[in-house]
Amino acid sequence: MLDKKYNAQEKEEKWLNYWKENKIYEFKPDQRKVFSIDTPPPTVNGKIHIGHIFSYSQTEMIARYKRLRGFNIFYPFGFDDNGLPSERLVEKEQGKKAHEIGREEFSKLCYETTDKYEAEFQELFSKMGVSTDWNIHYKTVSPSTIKISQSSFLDLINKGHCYHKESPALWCNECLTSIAQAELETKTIQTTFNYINFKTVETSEEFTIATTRPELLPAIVCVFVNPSDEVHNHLIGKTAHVPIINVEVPIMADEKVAIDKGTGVVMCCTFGDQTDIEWWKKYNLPLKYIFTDNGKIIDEVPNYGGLKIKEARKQIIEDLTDGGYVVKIKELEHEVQTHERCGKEVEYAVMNQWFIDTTSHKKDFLKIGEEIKWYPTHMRNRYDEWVNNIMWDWCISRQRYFGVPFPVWYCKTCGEPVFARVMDLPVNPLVDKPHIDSCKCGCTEFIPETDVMDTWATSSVTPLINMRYGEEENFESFLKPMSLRTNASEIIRTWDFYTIVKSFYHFGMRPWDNVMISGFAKASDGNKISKSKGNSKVEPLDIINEYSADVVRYWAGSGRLGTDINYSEETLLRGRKLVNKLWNVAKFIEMHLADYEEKEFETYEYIDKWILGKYQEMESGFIKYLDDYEVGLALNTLEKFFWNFCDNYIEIVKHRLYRLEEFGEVPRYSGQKTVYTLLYKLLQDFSIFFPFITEEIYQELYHDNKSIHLTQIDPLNFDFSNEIKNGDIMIDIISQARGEKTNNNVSLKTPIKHFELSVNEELADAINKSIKDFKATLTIQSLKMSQNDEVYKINNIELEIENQD
RNA sequence: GGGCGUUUAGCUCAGUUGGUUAGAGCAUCUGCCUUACAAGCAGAGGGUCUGCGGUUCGAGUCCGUAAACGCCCACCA
Repeated sequence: MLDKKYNAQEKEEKWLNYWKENKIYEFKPDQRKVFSIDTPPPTVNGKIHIGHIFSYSQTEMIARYKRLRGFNIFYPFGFDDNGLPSERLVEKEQGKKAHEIGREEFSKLCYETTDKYEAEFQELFSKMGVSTDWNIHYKTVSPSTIKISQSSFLDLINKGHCYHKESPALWCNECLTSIAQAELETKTIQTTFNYINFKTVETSEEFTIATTRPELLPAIVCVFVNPSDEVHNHLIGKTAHVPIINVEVPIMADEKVAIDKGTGVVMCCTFGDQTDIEWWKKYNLPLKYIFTDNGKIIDEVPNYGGLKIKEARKQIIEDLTDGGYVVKIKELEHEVQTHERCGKEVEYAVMNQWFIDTTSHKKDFLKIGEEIKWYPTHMRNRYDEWVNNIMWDWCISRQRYFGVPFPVWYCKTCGEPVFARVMDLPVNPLVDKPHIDSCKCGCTEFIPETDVMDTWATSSVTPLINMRYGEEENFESFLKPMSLRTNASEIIRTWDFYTIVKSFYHFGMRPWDNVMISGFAKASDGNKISKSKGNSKVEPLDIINEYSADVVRYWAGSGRLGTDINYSEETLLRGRKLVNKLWNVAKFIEMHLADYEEKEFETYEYIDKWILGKYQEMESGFIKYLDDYEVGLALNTLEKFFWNFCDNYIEIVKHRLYRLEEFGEVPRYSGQKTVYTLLYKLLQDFSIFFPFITEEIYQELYHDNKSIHLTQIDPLNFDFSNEIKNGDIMIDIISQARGEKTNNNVSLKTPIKHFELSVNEELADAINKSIKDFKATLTIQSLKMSQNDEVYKINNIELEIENQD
């Protein structure tokens, strides 16, 4: 017997244990077709917020749907614990910087900390009913994933897609590491536009350059004007004298100079921005690099050496002003590139870095983007746009401690890199020795690479991790490609793109068939949830405890795919209402199935045919939505049907179920069979969203399998279109009659003494076929029906109202 | 500045391929303890579908355009 009230806390725990003990979600290769899901390994950086719950739930629902459709679900969970986010977490917890702690000790702390948070993450995701097989979960710094990341690296080296080069790279002097273009975040800041007077050496003609970064004056290598700038183009070919610094640089022409920006004359420094780098490369300009790694001016620069960038800026403006070189200083609000992990402005540094070529195969990457089906389709535009606009190769080396080491040493004499052999992986060059004793040049000493790989360099190999790339026992046969990748739109340019890059280079093919992109969960104020804004006041655990995981999933599963949703108490309440209703209707149905036996049956009552037909109609839409990964729309459709089922069908059939003598055995059995069949199907459908309560009801009422989650959806195949049409009209009539009672302020059980109705022939037939149901539902004592051409018209309703004296 | 999306009831959102009177939930108001459910049931009020223009017999839906908001990117001289 189902309990009078459903206790979510207790039942959810019970079924979690049951699923675990009975290995309900275990993955084992068998004869079934595999549906594989490449789901984002969450960054283990402290806290999960409701945004995670949102997007992971939607993926999870797809896993459940596909399982119900008979697929063998390969759905491993991962944790992205390597790299800068983890390091920053540890630094924050320790209150110390990594270099103060020391490499070895720091790595140890990183492992311990990520382990701790991983356990918390796992518990929370479990609580949400994530149907993953935890036995095949992975983390991005374990020995086996390090091995795969390293062997991926070596494969790209062999194929010539990965190279080592001294080159300008984006540099964060807060995190003391190079970063990738994708890690940039734009921020608006207040600064000043400084107009500084220069002179030509040849004619001592004055001209003005406007700059936001006067501290780069010592790094100046050239001055540019636009050749079609009539005011300034006579300067081209002359030499500029740089104030204060007292150096002379050439004045050159380039079309990229915007005539209307600043004064139309630009100084080119190495490096202030990307254009500087382009010019530096294009015109083979000299390199004057004036910053240290941690954001100071190098000591070699007179007067300013040792100063921090901003101090130097202040100082140099003062000096320029004193020398009379400053024409004006204008307040300016402009946008700068910052490092997304720490928010600090980035600089450019010239050093040896490892790069993966992302710029010379754009066409191939676009072609793969075309081969993959994107859901919703417009998300592909974001991918295309990113690929088309990539300007840099992907810098994958990071001057950090915690991550996948490069399997590389360098010859001490000639600098030639020595790569580890695949058979020796995983290697840590700081500890392990290269497999050769001496370099070609004869030198026997090797210097280990100390850099580690960018975190995306590792997470971009999740399909490889999943397929156990390079292992003897692997899943390559059914994971090339994987069925589905899911993630939120913000990481299309990183995770999706990099995975495609790697898959193309390794296998020359797409990594997955389908990509499902979710939107964002936003705070209830409609803004993006972010720690810096502090607007994620809602803790996932709190709302699970308050509303149950099923109800939180309801919230997460609502809305259209790819569309942002707000955290909404209202939606949770609505979900709670729905779950509660499901429980109550199950109790009602259970009550009337005590004497039910499953047997062949054809002669359904009219109104039973109506609801079966309505279900079938809904079911085909439901399946279509889920096949398009539209979880929320599927839920919407299902919910709508369900309320109709409860409020209309159950209200009709209840009389037949209660009153055997009056209605007879066969009509009653028809009702029993209908509710038995439909509740089963409704439970299956709802199990995608509410895995817990549906299991509880299923186990109590049906129990023909170990779990509802191992059953299969078997779509109905009736032809009840006539019943659907006329049944709907009957519901309409019933609704109007109910309204009549309500408007007279009487209860719905108040009898209707006389009911006069004119209907067309078709509807008359329908009502006659369900006359007992119809009369019982409205408590009609006498019904008079006349034929008419219009569909129907209610001529008279006479209620039996007692005098209230 | 570019790309993509969003804009529908007071609030949160649905609305398949254009097709009668645009739908839910919450909130408001009015009834009803009805042999599953008062965390319920039955009703009512509430909308120039962001503005403008167009295609069409017919537009919330298609096209163009403007605005607001969101995400991503570019813009550091």
